[in-house]
Amino acid sequence: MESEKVLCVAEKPSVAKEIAKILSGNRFVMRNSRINYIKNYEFKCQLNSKEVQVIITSVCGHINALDFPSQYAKWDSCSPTVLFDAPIVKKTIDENAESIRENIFNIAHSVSHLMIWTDCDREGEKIGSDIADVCRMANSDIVVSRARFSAIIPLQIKRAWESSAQLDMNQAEAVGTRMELDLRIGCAFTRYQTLGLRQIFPELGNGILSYGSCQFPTLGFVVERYKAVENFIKEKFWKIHVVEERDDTIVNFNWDKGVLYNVNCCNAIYCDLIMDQPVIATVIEVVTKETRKYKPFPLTTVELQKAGCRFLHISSDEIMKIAEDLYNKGFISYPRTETDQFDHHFNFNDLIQAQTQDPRWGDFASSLLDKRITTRKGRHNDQAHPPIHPVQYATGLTSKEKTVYEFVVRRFLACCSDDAKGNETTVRIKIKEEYFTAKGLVISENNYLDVYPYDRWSDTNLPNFILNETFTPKECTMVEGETTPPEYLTEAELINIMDKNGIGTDATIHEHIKKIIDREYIEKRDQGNKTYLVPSNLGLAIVEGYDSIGFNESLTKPLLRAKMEQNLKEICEGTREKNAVLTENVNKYRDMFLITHNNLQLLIGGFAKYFASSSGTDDVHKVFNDIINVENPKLVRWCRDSWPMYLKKIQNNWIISCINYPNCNYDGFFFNNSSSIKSITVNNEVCSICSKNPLQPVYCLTIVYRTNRIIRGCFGGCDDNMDMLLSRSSGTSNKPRNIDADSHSRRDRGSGSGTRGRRSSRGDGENDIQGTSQGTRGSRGSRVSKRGGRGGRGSRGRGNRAGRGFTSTRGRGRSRGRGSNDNDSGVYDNEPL
DNA sequence: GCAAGGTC
Repeated sequence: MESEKVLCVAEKPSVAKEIAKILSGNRFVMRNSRINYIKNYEFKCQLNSKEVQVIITSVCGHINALDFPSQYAKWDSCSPTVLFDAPIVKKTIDENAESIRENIFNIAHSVSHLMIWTDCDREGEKIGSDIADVCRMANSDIVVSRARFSAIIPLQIKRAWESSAQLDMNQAEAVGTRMELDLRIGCAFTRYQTLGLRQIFPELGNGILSYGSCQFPTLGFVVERYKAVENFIKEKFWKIHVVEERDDTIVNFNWDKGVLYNVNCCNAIYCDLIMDQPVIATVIEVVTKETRKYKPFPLTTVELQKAGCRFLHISSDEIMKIAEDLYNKGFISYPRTETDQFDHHFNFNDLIQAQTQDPRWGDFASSLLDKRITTRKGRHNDQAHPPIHPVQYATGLTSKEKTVYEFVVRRFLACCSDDAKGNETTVRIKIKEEYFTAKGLVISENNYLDVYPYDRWSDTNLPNFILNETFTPKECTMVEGETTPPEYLTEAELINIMDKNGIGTDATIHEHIKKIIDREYIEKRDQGNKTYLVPSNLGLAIVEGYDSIGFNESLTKPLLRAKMEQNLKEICEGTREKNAVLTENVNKYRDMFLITHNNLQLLIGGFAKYFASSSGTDDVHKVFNDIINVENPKLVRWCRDSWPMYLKKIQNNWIISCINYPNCNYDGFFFNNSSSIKSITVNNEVCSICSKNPLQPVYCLTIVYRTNRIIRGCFGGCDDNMDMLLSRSSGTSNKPRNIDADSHSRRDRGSGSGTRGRRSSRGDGENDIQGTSQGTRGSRGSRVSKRGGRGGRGSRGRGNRAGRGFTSTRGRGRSRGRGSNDNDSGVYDNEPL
């Protein structure tokens, strides 16, 4: 009997390989897939005391992404407001992902068990659930389980193999929610501000003015610091400074009171001190204690990026590219990790041994061999990857690769070393009732500092002072000073702030910074030997413009994103449902969008400070009104030969499709702006506009917009009025095309399968369809039969449902809330989703 | 042409 087959799928090729090595004991057959970096590893292995055949492969991150259907692709195809409610389609990311998907799909046919080995985080759970979907499509009986591991080491992997559990669908749903919200909000605001502001301010050229829930707070941080510097008001202060010279060494004593901002107050104290000459200082305390400079924590991605900017003078974006190259060449471990603690079983010795051959740090590495290695333990563990460390000795590197590799090695060796140690002496003196302190440091053991030159710790000489001795200081002066402004933000600081505020992830922080540089929101400025980030005029205009609107929760501050993250966490914890979070957030951001539009003069005002406007106030409103009031129905396709049509509402969109071809998803009219539509009425009676063809069933459509504008048109009878209706949908000619029935049905078959599978589950509670039925059911039914349809049963079914589509939805709107099946509410199962 | 999140 053939043994059971298990398919294991990891999130990335490197993990698939490691797991294969561990579970097979390095005895596997490696087969290529169509993508050169995706391999399939095959071997036999015991699972629950039974021998099974194992195939381990991987995806390469996400395989699916969300997007709007193609009819929304053009930026002026609809109002940006529509994007808050528009349908969303799931698509494979690109051709590579398609091949990866095929690889899994093909294997899944012949296996009985799928084990998910994606990273054990939120994104991993989503990727895993997408993998499971692919496999279930190939093999509906496949048993799916989830391996959970906290490090890719034999103990963990073997335990995960023997005790796999279930996917956490809450986490997968949370990621799906994030994806949808980012898409809707990002695209809506980006289109709106780009299309509008570029028209008003020609200097902006053709660049994109993007909005993103991460990029805006990132810009906000840069602007905030910039303003703190620019608006800084210097303040004078005064202090008393005592200097002593002894054994050719100058000793500065700092006043315990620090500084005073009141000159009279400081002067009074000072006058009292120097009233009796000579000034006598008494040593009241001489303490020497051991101190240490702690060695660094194990290296995370964020720390690597910060160090790259600070010590290596390489941008975070570039340093990640270099780190990924080093990883792909097998020189360093996985560079995207949040973990700052090494596992108990981590094998330090072999890795240190590998570095002993280097002329720069080899001797230091040798000195660590055979020592008991202890490292500092940070508070982060992503349960997937160890801290970044060298995995083998590297040669043949480019100049920048060398720099980064050297940093990784030195950091690793520093972690394995001991803290630097020294003795710190504190001398405290008293003059009358005022106290002053001086400190000195003598380093006794450099330890990690010998291999880690990025940290500085130096001796400060302090000559001998004896307790209770008195002396007359060389100087005792009152010194005036003034406060100095903070410095502009450095990239390292920005990374730190983003990390602390939860903006982006370790793997994306550098992308957000690069994005706002590419968008010309911020720029780099060299000053001295440092590089700072400062906002451009465009960046300042955006932040000032949006901030002047005065939202309750600022678009340019991190709190908004943090709240969304909190909602996602609640989905993960099972305390909230995906749909509730989606609805709440979509409504919230839609409100913010509309507040922006209603306060346009404030947004424009922010820009007008920096850019010349080409438009007057009225023009500004017209430009933006034109952008969001795209009210006219949009023609997607019109299949004239497939009358009659039916009307349905999906999510927030009106669809008119042909009854004869229920799989005709896109052949019909698509009113993708229902947020501006108050009602749509279909009367299948003689059209009052044309009255041309009373013998044909004619469907008269009346669209009432929220602005009370009414458009009427008819179809099924008079092309003239249809043309009129359609030609208003855009500036171009939208003359309906004739499509013959045969080619039409072929296309239907092609498009049907790919667009099924998702049910609308969110009604909007409105009751917009006010259809009437006047003896049309029979005629529609007979038409369907005459046209062929799909036979008697099918035509009857469709006829009835079409009738409901037109006629029976009165009063049903509210029942189409979450959880209801669209088939029960007059909507076909051929959703365009 | 738009987001942010995976990864090569």
